[in-house]
Amino acid sequence: MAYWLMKSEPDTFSISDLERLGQAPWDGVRNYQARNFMREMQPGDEFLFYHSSCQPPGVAGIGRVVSEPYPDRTAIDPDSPYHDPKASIERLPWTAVDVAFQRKFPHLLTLADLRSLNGLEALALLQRGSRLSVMPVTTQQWQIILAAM
DNA sequence: GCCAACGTTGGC
DNA sequence: GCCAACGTTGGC
Repeated sequence: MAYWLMKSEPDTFSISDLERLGQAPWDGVRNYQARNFMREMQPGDEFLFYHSSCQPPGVAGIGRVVSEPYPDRTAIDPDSPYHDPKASIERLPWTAVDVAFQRKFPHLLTLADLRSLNGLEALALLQRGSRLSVMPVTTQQWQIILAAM
């Protein structure tokens, strides 16, 4: 089983939305590096649900991958905000997974909190200029983060 | 294949 | 709203 971190803007889709729905597709990823990580995901993997572009940004809880990676059909939906004009039924370049709610943290573990922890220096999230929205988290990093809650 | 221009991300 | 950093596009 692997660990991940996935970013979402809470105005668009938050940990509370996932809690309410129980399960939802994680789609709309339009970055090749992030997509390639999604293609490595397997059912049972867990991820840190990170709220971005909000005040303050931070990890809001934990979700679980519950499907194999599959083609993201929002790419061929002209009404979707994630529509990709270069995608077609024959050629679906993007990947989604289904995710389930696991738990919400009692309080947000903020980006500032994460920066203050030792042992997370290699986490892509904390790299200067990093914009990656899906990234792997090592077992060690995972344990450090959960221990800080 | 290079690289300038442009668009996006996301913290602040 | 600003802007640094990065990814993508497209002319050459």
